[in-house]
Amino acid sequence: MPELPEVEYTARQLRASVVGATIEDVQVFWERTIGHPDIAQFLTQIKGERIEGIRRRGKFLFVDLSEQLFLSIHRRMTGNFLLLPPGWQIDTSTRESDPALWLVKGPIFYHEQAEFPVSTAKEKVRVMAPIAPQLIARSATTHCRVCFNFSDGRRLLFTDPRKFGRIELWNGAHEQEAFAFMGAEPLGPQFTLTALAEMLANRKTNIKTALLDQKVVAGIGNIYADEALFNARIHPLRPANTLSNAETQRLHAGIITVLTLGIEHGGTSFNDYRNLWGEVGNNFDHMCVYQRTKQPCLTCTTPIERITIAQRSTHYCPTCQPERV
DNA sequence: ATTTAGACCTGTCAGC
DNA sequence: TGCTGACAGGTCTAAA
Repeated sequence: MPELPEVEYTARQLRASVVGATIEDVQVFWERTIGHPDIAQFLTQIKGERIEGIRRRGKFLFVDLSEQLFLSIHRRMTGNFLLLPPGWQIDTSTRESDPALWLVKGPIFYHEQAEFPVSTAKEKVRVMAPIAPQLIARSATTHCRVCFNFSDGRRLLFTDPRKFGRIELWNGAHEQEAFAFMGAEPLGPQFTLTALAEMLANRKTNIKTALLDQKVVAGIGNIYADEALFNARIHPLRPANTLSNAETQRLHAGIITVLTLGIEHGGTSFNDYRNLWGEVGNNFDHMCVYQRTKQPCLTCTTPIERITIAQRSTHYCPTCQPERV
């Protein structure tokens, strides 16, 4: 789910809240979320580690730990972090009474001082928090795959309904080789007009597919690719190596614009994305084409069209983004 | 050498 | 109400 703006927003929140915290222990409720090393080593090595810093690279989130260890996290489609204040307990009775439910839905968290535990017919229990109660809903508490328990009583939950997200623990020597392949950071100094032009020059695939390739530019996903192409007035099926200088220039500026605005608006939540406090981002209200099929273009009122490119839904305005050069 | 289904997963919503 | 199919912020791998 999250693309660069959502990962960046989360990174900033984590930087402001968990740097300096000590990880007392970690609970893993879906083992495949841990990509490296194996569970036993992961649990042993991370115990007692102190969080030294938070970084982002593309859609990856890095958590620097003591002893030259670091966590590499990719949230894929539905991964989120949620920081719980002290006092939250895990309902272990759920696990004992119904292991299948435990594995599918994840553990349930509750707070002893909660004023209004809410039960529903479908779910066993929905527990609302005394703090930000409306924000801590089912998806946040019942799809927990990994729980980091800090020594100060706070818990950092990694929630992920679709279980695609991955958390890996490596030592410092691994980082350079593992991420050397990644493209330029679109909001960093290496992302120059020349750099973008060079990356596109030898790509004969369409520009939408090229933008989704993390080796071209790191951090762009389906939402911001569509929005950047609309911003640059370029048809998504245009071969990447046929863009004119003017078009490349517009695309370069468009990428920076839509990503920057995405961060300023707190990320795009059309479904699952939540920030560290469980709040939605506002950027969905600023979409020009993404998920606006058949709605009028904000520039020219032509209905937005939806096509499939590289098995991803693609949205564009046929008038503002003409197919011919 | 590229392009493209399929896999990994669960949830929601429209339509019948 | 219940079933089915389409679709959802991603990326890897195997087959065409």
